[in-house]
Amino acid sequence: MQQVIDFISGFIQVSEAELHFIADNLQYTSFKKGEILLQQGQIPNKLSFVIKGAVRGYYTDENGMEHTLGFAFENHPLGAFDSFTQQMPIGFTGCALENTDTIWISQSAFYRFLETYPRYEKVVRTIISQYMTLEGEKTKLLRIISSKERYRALLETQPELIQRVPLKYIASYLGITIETLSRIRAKR
Amino acid sequence: MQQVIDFISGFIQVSEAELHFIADNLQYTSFKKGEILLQQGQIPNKLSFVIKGAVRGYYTDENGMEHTLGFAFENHPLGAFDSFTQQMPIGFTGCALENTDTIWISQSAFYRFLETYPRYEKVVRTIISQYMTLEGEKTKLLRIISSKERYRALLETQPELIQRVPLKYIASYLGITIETLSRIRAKR
DNA sequence: CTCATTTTTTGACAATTATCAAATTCCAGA
DNA sequence: TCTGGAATTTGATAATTGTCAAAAAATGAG
Repeated sequence: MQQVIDFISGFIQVSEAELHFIADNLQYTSFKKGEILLQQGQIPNKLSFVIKGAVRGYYTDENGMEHTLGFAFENHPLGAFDSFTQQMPIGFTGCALENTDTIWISQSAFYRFLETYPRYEKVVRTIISQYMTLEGEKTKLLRIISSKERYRALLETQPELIQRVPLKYIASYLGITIETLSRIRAKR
Repeated sequence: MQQVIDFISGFIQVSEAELHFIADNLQYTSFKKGEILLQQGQIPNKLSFVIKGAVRGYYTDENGMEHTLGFAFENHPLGAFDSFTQQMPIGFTGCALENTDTIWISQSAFYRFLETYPRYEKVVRTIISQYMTLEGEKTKLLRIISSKERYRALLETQPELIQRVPLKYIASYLGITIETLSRIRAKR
């Protein structure tokens, strides 16, 4: 709860009434490692926030291959803003990499909140924009031709990933094979 | 002008008053092929809409290499929603591929409009979300390992690109060399 | 702590792709 | 219509990366 408030406070000064509303409408769910938090193809009905743990987002293509799209750690919302806003099927599955605790608000409560406190529209727009910027950074990363350079760029921008995420998912995230990643890492 | 209204009408029923406001605050700028519409690093002060022509978005990396990030054709807004909202430097340069006409609204007018007609907050959120979904599709495309498959996927999802955009930019967009693209195309 | 399972590494080889060079085709402006 | 520069293609070669197989290391459940 405090973590959610801290997150929002980074964008706007939260009033007592707003605090109350939020407190009254948050729910808590805990997931064990390996459990699914979000299923590709489902239409989202809540907005989640990771308070502890780590989640991997991936999508399964026509050939049944999994492609890792990203990760969410504590103090970050759990993606899918676009599907949430548009009420469209989520484009990825979220799976807990570790035991993970989340806090969430139902879609109806979320929109009630926005209607009651419209000044948060701008906050939401800003948050979505920030995640859009991140998404843009990802496509820039993927356009780096050499695998070695891609890995180096990831090390520079998100060193914490390598500590916390199994290498096979890092490889998948970078769009290379596990073996290639292993060899890149072996050379110093 | 009509094109902008049509675009917005896809999201919401536009009232007379709103129409008036929009008409009073739109400006027109025309660009010759090769001219820069948007410069990487600048902070955006307007929101543009392409009414005719085509624009290529690219960023220049530390080594001075250009990487094509996307294209905007007629009846589409000219990206950078994230930078616009956050007032941060734009992450790419927009260059006219053809003679291009744009219509735009200044940032101040845009925010005045949103304050006057707050029901458009939801529209803006939806539009941003849609472009976020597109950005997500791009990263999915780029994670396809084989160049051949990447090209095939592009052909399927955006065949119009190949008709209208010089191949060297398509190659850059797909993250492969011009020669490789040429050879992929040569084989049927 | 032990054992089974998963993850990561390593090796050999094949396929893909980048690089460099040159030829050819295309296109815009004179 | 002609022409020079840009875009695309083609060729030869080297480097990178994927694939398959197996070994080694790490992890977790009991």
